[in-house]
Amino acid sequence: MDIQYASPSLSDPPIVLSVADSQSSSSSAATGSPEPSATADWLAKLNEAQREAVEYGTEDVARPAGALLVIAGAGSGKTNTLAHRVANLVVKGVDPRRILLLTFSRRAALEMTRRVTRIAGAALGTRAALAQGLTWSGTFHSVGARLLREYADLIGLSPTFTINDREDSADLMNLVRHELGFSAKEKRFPSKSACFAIYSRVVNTGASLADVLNGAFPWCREWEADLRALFAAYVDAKQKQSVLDYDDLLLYWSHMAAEPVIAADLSGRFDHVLVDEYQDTNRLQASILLALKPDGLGLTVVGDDAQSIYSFRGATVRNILDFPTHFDPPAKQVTLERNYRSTQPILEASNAVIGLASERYTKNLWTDKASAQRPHLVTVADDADQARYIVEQVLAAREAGMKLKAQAVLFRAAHHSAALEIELTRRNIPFVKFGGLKFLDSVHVKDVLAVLRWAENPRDRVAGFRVVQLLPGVGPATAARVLDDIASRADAIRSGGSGSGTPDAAHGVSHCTANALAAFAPPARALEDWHPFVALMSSVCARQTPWPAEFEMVRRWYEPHLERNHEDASIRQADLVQMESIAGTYASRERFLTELTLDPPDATSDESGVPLIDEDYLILSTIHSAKGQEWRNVFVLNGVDGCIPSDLGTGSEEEIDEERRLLYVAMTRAKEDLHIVMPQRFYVHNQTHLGDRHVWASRTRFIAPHLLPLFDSHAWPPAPVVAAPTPAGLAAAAQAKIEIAAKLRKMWG
DNA sequence: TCGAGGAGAATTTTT
DNA sequence: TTCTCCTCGA
Repeated sequence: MDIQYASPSLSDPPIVLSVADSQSSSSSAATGSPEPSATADWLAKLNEAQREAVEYGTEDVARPAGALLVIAGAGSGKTNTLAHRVANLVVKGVDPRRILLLTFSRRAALEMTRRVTRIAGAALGTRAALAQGLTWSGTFHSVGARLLREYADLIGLSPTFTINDREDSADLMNLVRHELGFSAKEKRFPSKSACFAIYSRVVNTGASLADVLNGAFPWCREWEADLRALFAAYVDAKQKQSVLDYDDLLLYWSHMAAEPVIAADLSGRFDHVLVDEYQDTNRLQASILLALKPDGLGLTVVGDDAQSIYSFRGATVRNILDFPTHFDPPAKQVTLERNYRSTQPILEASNAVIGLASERYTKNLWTDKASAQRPHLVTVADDADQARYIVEQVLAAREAGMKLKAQAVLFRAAHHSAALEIELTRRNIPFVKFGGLKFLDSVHVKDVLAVLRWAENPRDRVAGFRVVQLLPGVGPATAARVLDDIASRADAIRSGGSGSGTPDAAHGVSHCTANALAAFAPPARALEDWHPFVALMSSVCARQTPWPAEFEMVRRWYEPHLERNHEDASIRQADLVQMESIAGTYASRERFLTELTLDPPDATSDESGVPLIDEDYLILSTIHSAKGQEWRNVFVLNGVDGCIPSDLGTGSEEEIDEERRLLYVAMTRAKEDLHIVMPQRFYVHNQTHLGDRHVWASRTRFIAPHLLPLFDSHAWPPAPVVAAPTPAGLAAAAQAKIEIAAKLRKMWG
């Protein structure tokens, strides 16, 4: 499942895959024919707009045409269209390795590669060469990481840089915060994650610190000067340690692309750049694209302004709305309005919901899939009933022949599904949850990864700090001394050696780790564990053990520490064993660490275990993670004010509109049946010191009263049906009453 | 200098 | 409830 990497040379030999070759080997009637009728059958299934998007500017692929913007409504065959376009380019003779395909997640990248391979394979009558051809397909972040490693030497970056995920970045921020003495202020300084969130937002939106504080973090305004100092020190620390955070992958890329010398080489590598989900890119990402293709030649972006749901990450709808005018002449625009996914009633309700947005959208989806079933708007008493309703409906649908996998439950926040998960477990219904906590976030996984990260990049202070403190008797103070020792030795080498940042220097620094650890006098309590630790680190730093085996070695070393520190060691142990099998699928330690940070596995493994791939299971997903997916039967949890829109996201008009789009995205995932469930009573945790309490919730404001006719409203469980009494029944009842009265008297008589 | 234990805060979505 | 931070005892 790993992305196959071509050798990092800038001059790959051209791939052998000419149209003439493959067509002469097949018996296609259109062989070599230049007429329009040569438009192959494989495009025949597309509708007119899709076809326009696929064929635009591909008459002469040697001279790519100007920028193309495809506005693709929900369910309009967006992925399919993009895949056809890529396939079409390849069929027309573009070297697939010179196509850069940026998708939103690696899941999407895999799906795209799969489809392109199939479509182009069918068109060409061969699939062999193609499977490995589309090498530059991935998320902005993962492609950025690859490019930065290739150009590292040119831009003064160590090629062995490691990537911090959000937690690690927050930890580093915390270290810096302590060093600056901000933790000891009289009034409490913003928490480490708040600091990091502010920093990240500034980077991604390109706005000023003051604006970000005012707009999104008003309660931190008083700390502006301190935050500025903190961020400066944070950036400094990252550079000293050769670590990059997520934002750096984009930031370095964007700066790199702005350097004329590198820019020429960089944009020369790709004839065509295609971007999926363009509505969810931020300013920084847009600037990268413009730097890659300043004139827009060969640039295609696809997106839907109505599905922009990532503004919290700095994404801005303006990117897609303003795209055409960045170029001269303006970008060609194609709009896909025909929906192939949902039934007419579902689409009508969804259109009505999005139609209430304050900003007008550019398209109206239509379908010819008629159905008599309107979306259900279901009122239930509380969380528990909501879970029972869903279980009942899911099972009923499955009885009727709909697989569990064809059904999904969507929710705003990961914890909304807690009650449902309990009910599903109780009823023995397998499910897989997407979104929310990644299993990389658990302590034990992070511990093991920290050992590997530290070995990969000895300057990574966060990793080292964490690893050394695993030993009993070693706390922050000792850990800091150890790391300072290592750093001073490394500095000595660096100042004596050639330049920093070369692999040789990095290798030298690895030696320092082992030497410094060996020379360090550990505190008495750590004495016993120190030697095995030094042995492990020097082996790992020197790469004495080949890759997947190295993971096992680290895991075995970690075992006793795991048992000492955690009650539930055996469950955590199982996670690590599972991790080890994942590790085996990566070619090297560096690939493993990078890919894992950029695209961590989704499923959390608790005692119940992850269902096997071929088993049938129900999908649980946050709405964000459901992007681009579809199911026959969709349940939306907590369709009430406070959840959608979230209480936290109702500050400004824009935020409310984003929540509205979120509901729209959720609704348009449904192909046949849609249930929006509204618990009336809502338990609120941790709000007051008095413990749990509940509030009465009302229907989400996005389904305004005048939209109700588009839905099928009912309550669950249904009120018990009282049979109309018949004369005979009444007579019997009268008889019974008398008998009861007699019985009651008799009790005491 | 560690590390256990207690007090108090906590805002949701993801690369 | 859970996590994080701080204090205090060893």
